[in-house]
Amino acid sequence: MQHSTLKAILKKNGSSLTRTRRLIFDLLDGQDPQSMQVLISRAAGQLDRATIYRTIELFERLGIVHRLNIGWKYKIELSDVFTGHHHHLHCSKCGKILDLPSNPMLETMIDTLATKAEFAPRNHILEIYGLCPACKQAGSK
Amino acid sequence: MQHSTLKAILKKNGSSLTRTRRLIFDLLDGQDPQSMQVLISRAAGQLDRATIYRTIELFERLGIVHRLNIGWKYKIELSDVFTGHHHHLHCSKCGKILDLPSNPMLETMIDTLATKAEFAPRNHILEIYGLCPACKQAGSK
DNA sequence: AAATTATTGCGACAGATTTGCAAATATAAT
DNA sequence: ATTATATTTGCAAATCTGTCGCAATAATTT
Repeated sequence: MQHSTLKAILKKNGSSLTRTRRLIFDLLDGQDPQSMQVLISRAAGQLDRATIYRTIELFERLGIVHRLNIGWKYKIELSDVFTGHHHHLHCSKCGKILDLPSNPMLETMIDTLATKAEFAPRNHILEIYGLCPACKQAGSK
Repeated sequence: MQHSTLKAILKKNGSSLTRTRRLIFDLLDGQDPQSMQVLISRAAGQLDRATIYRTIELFERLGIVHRLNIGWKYKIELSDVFTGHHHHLHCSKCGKILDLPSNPMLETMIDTLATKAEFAPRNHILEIYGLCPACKQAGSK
């Protein structure tokens, strides 16, 4: 959907938008965060494992995607540039991951706190764990 | 330093404070978050790899430590019980990880936002990326 | 002290990620 | 468009991480 932005980021860093890269981008675009295994199997027959790892590494380095940690695994999602800044709500029961849109006041407070600690904040990740609406309901019977 | 607390937690769960467990606890106590590789090499000759994995898994299950995700790796740190609730400031330049003590107002705001989204928050992780005081200085010459 | 239970070490192993290198593809230069 | 140059990809092999079964040790209970 946003191939022009993608292409621009790549070009700015001396890389180009190849068939491979477009394909991997498309596997991520509009989807929930994806595990490597899923990416690898979705691209089976078209792309090699190593290529996928290398591409994700490149994408991460250029800020196109970032790794979302889940327990001691991780999944890949497009970065804020493509999705808008947001946080995640992880349901401890059903495992679903919901988006929590960013809130200006919260962002400000986080930056303020970091700045007070003499730190120069650039970005941050906030992951909240608990029960999603559905599981919360189910639990309170 | 807090071996009695450690022992109490273990005992409550039907486990005991063995030499092995004390050693691993001491490798974590008062240190920055540690990677498994570091723990393994620090304990080289004294403990087997598998034992360290098993012990960390036990510690995590009992809430003695937790995994701190960093990119697609993770590090281990003692849990809030031993360190107090806090967040992390990751320096993108030197890689150092600093603690940011928890702030009641921030915690409240996070919980409120999650609750407004119909979610039942239980706990959360906030990781802030940017430049640490030293690197910030160095950069602004 | 003997019996029972929990813990640890030692391979061996499965899966995940990385690497070197040659082939293929893309980009730049003529 | 064709050649030269640099980048990207696939393939196979190597490495790294984390896990497992099982026998040996250590701890706890009787």
